[in-house]
Amino acid sequence: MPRTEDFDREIVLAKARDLFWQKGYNGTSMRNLVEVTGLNRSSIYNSFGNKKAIYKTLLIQYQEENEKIYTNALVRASNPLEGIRFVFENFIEEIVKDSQGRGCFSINCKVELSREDESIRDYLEKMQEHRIEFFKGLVQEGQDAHLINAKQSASQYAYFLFCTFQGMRTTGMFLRNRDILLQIVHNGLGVLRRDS
Amino acid sequence: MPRTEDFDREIVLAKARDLFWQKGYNGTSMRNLVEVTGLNRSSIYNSFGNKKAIYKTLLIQYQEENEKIYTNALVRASNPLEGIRFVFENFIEEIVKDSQGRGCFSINCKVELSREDESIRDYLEKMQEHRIEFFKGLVQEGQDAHLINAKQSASQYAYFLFCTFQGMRTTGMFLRNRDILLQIVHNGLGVLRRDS
DNA sequence: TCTTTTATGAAACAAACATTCCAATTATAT
DNA sequence: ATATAATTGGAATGTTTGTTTCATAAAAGA
Repeated sequence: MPRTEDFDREIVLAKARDLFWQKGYNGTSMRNLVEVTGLNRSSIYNSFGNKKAIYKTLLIQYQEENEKIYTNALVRASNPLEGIRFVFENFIEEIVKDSQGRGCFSINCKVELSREDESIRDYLEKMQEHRIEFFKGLVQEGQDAHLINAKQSASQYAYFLFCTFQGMRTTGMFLRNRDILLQIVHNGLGVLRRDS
Repeated sequence: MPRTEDFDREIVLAKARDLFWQKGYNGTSMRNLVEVTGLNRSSIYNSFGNKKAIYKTLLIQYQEENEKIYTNALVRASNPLEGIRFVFENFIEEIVKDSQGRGCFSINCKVELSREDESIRDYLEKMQEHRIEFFKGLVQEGQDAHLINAKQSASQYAYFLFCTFQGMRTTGMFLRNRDILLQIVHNGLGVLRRDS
């Protein structure tokens, strides 16, 4: 019975995401959103809620897509250590492709909003812990298989890997040379290598 | 002859910096600035310029203070490798002290404004290169003294160190456990250690 | 003390902001 | 074809935005 939405949700959300990504949350106005999506104000509010709600939708969507990048990298890998390397190499490609230096959507969100918006901080804090757990699992597997040394706990190595990841994403806003980034990863992963 | 300013510049700037640090550039209004400094709007404009000008003043001031943290760490060090460690340990203390998770003022600036403000991007890009050069110099000295291995160029190690630094600052917004951070640094610096 | 020069206070500015309202429209299911 | 229920367009909401204006106050040198 009802009238249906007159636009492609996916396309609209992608345009909104690119806009927020470029200008940040506070730098983006509803007017900008109207212009870039081609939707009317009412349609936006009706279909996606207010500005914060749209942004949160996009943040969650971004995290879920990133989750896939993480897990897809593992499918191709023949062991946990290689899996970790593939994950990092995937993100290097993200950085190299990002010719405008927009960085990581969720790090941008963390930096801009986590201090002032408790719900966003809680969400991102959980995601950070989740990512660290992800690395921890891989390191643990690698240690069990004697591919990764056991000088430090899997947990501690996971912190180190996550830190390297966020560092590359942030540094990568101004530094998008693939070879340099690959060497950084090589150095980071060298820490895990088994004793020879 | 003229009437003099009725306030302490340093105190006013410190208050403005804390405000921008907490709320970000776009999250801060002139009204907020008036409230927190206790100055009148006209006094702010008259003495410090417009919003962007104030922010840029604070950014430059922040960078200069950070520069001192870098160089002061070296004074106490007996060799370049120890110098690098001291620099990182100093920043760990900054992170641990930062109980509200405000992060690094200049990384916050980079993430929020570098895409939209060309002059800020240029400035921060130069600063990033400057910091990398700083590390490069230390690594080179360390390699010359055979305290740091020569598996990779000083320049490449400098990128790695800078990346670790930015990673710790970003990760540290949610992770302020000194021991974990010290281990991260230990792992990072382990990459440089001479071959045994 | 008087003049000069600057800082200050309060009000005013237009523009931009996020959000809401309601009438008009339109797609679907009966 | 018609009734239903949601989407849409456009105007209007009242705040808040950054910045300017100008008259007043006050400090310092003569």
